[in-house]
Amino acid sequence: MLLDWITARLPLRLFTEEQQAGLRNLTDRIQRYCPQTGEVKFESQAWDSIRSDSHQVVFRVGSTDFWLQGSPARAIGDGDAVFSSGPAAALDVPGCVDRMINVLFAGIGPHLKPVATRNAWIVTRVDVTGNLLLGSLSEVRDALRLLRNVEGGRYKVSNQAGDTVYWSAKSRLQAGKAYAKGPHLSYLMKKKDYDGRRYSDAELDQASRLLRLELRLGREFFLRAEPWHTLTKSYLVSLWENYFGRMLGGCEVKTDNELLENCISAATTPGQGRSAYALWCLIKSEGWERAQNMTNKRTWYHNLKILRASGLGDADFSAGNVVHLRRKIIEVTLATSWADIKRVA
DNA sequence: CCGGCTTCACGCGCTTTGTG
DNA sequence: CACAAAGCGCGTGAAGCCGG
Repeated sequence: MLLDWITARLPLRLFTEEQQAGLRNLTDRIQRYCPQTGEVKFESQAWDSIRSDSHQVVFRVGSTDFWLQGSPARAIGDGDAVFSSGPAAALDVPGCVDRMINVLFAGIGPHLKPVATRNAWIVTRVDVTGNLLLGSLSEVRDALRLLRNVEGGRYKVSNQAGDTVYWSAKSRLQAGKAYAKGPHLSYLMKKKDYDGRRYSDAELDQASRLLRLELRLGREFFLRAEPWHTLTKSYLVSLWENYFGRMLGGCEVKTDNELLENCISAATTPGQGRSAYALWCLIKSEGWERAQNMTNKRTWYHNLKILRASGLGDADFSAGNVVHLRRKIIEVTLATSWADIKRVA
């Protein structure tokens, strides 16, 4: 598990006058790029954001606070955002904040670094992320397909970089997200302006078996919780497990002994009905994606049509997956490093 | 010959990529 | 930036293949 994102702010009054002026200077320079150069500058509520030289930590100067945010993983070690290392991998929030502050002010000017202690910063968002290692990309996709149908999932599916499932995306308290890490990495690396760590082909291949589960703790969470710098690793882990445990639980196996007969009567001939039922068994044992991959395309659709005509709906297909995936998920421990993957492989 | 499976060609809706 | 072209997964009908 690792910390994937942190947002923190520090009241501007904790900077010296000179530092405040310097920071505002930075935003002024950026404002020139704005076509509407009216007289309203940083007085307005709109914040200017500037990317630090490193592109690892981003900051902005608001009217009352200085904000910083970014992925601690990318500011630590070799920038590995899959597993990370150091404080990000240790779920050490204060350590990550320290690190991000150092990286940021090294980039924009050490003289701008506030003298205020680290704990004076106010953390408003932390992403806790786990990597679940499954058998293959197909299984990862199946897991996503399943999670999408989980009870209470007010989900929205995005197709931008492989499938992503969101829960309560707009919540200020906590929200969840699941996606396949492999396609996401390839997508990132293909982008022209990608300047992060380069992942090897072997790593990309291994990452394709990872199901990424992200828990975002938002502003509201930190208002209610203990002071952010006292959050322990075990507490963060338990939050994550509670949140996603609920998702991974609540699935129910459904068996239908009459299905075979339904298939036979739904098909034009008994033989087709039987083979449609055989396909259902295959889906149950191998999962949707694998079953599809190992079946001829036309046969697949043909038998699927019979299965649907026999009363099976999409939810049932997902339920068919459940048996398989739940077993897998329990079997498989969290992967915490590249070495973990190799060991299992 | 029959029944089931496979091959082929294509339409649709959507996203990505290329180009002026 | 707009628009076209290409790619991709889903899904279908029709015709051919092949073992019993």
